[in-house]
Amino acid sequence: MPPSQPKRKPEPPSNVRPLTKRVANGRVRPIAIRNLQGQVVQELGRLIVNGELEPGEGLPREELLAERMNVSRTALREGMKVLAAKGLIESRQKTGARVRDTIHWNHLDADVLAWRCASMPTEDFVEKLVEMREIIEPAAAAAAARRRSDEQLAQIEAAYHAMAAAKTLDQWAEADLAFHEGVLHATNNELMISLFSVVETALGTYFVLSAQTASDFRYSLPYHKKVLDALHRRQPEVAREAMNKMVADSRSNILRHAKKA
Amino acid sequence: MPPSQPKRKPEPPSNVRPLTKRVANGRVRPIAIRNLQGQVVQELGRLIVNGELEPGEGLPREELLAERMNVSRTALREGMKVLAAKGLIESRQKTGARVRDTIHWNHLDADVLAWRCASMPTEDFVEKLVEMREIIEPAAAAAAARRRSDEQLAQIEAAYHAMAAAKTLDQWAEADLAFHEGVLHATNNELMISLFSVVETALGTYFVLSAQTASDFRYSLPYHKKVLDALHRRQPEVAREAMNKMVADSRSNILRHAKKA
DNA sequence: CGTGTTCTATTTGTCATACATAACTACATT
DNA sequence: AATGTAGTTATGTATGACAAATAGAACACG
Repeated sequence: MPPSQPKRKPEPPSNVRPLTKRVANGRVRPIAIRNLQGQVVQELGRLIVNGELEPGEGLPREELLAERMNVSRTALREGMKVLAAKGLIESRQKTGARVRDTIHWNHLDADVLAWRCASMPTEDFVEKLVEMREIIEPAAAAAAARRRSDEQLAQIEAAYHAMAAAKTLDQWAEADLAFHEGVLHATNNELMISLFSVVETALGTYFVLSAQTASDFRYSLPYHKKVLDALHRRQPEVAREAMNKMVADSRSNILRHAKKA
Repeated sequence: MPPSQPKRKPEPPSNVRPLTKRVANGRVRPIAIRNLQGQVVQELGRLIVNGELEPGEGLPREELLAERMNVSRTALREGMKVLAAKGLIESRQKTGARVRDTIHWNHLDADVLAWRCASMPTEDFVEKLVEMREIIEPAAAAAAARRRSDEQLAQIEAAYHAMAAAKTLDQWAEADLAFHEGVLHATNNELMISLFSVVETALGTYFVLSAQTASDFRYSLPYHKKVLDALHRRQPEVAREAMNKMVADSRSNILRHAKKA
């Protein structure tokens, strides 16, 4: 377990509060840590997902762990409940808490995904993300073409225009994300919408990896146009194919970059 | 808020503990409630997901709510943290806890899915589940055909044989579930595997809905055989198509039954 | 010697209470 | 009117005590 530098007690009066407001490079993930308990979740979560605490490994007793992290047992336990809800740990009386096998993790959870990408994701994880996109997004585009409302289409169109008008990579990334979120929403299937965390992470990783070379970040605009048109005309198969090409192209790009790193 | 009948204090000495061990009809979901806190999660979770507590609605203050549910504030809070992790609620100081808009729910969470199906799911939700299966499973079958290990194939084959040998609907259901779980595992993509909760819920719903008439529950065995063969021969497109037909057939069946109810 | 049983130590689970902190309200001050 | 300031209220955190479960030791017994 990490010693984890002192935080609470040695805090003299009330200087700059450790509001750990991470802005994140291209990705969304403002999640400012307001709670102590949230801090516990983040710290332990990262440790576990990054493999610094291996599955099967038992955590120290709550009392000790709380002391080391400089929080009360209350705050620690509340944090551990959250981690348990994400499938990362499991705790029983007498035995203590253990890191669960990766099979049981909620890999689709936004936090878990974010933790995995906190330190440069492995090439093989990038590959898995891409595979998910290839499955999710064309299907979503097809469903959206069938069931989208006019308002939903308008939102997607707005995102498209924001992409077209983007001057910086950040602006582009934000609009791009909004486009893909819009498509998922337009499926009107909330199960599908919940997969946004995956798409978000995949896109975010893409931006991080390709940021180095891509001054021509706008190259995928025509792909988006084709999807938009298909959605407008309510042509499911056309939308599926257009999205398919977009993602396939994205795949070849990102894997090229991932290999370099 | 529900008055929720007294549970803790009026318990005389230590009679039969309320170990609420639900066996569930065809579905898996043993989740015996061992913790008081788990009870809180289940009770509130069901209330929220079933819409008895509408989004935006504020929950009573922790002190009151804890009293009404006959648990301490500690236990209540730990339960609420879990619900917050599932995206169902959100709580801030002074304001109190509120039910979040459905957009933010983790619809893919196993518990959330189970709660939605606790009381007979609506036809439109069944439709959404089926759509997810149609997207996930063929893609998974294709990926599995490419990357499955021999051991994984053996596991799927074992499930197939268990299906063939099944005498009761329960045995069949269990083996069927194992088959589909095996396919997801054989993709060797943990993001894919996490989607098992969806497949599980969809299949479970199918069994519940079709249990009434289906004395011929074995009719889908040939479909499974075709998938198995394709996996054996490592033929992605064949596997995809076979799985596709299986799910499509399942769709027509289940929606026929759903309409009846 | 092996096997089943009881006991005990340890750890999580729960409770109760007190106080800290944030956010909203209303009032006061300039 | 704008701004600051104090009070109110619910969540957030800390602490200490006890209940309950259970792994593992100690033990009795075949």
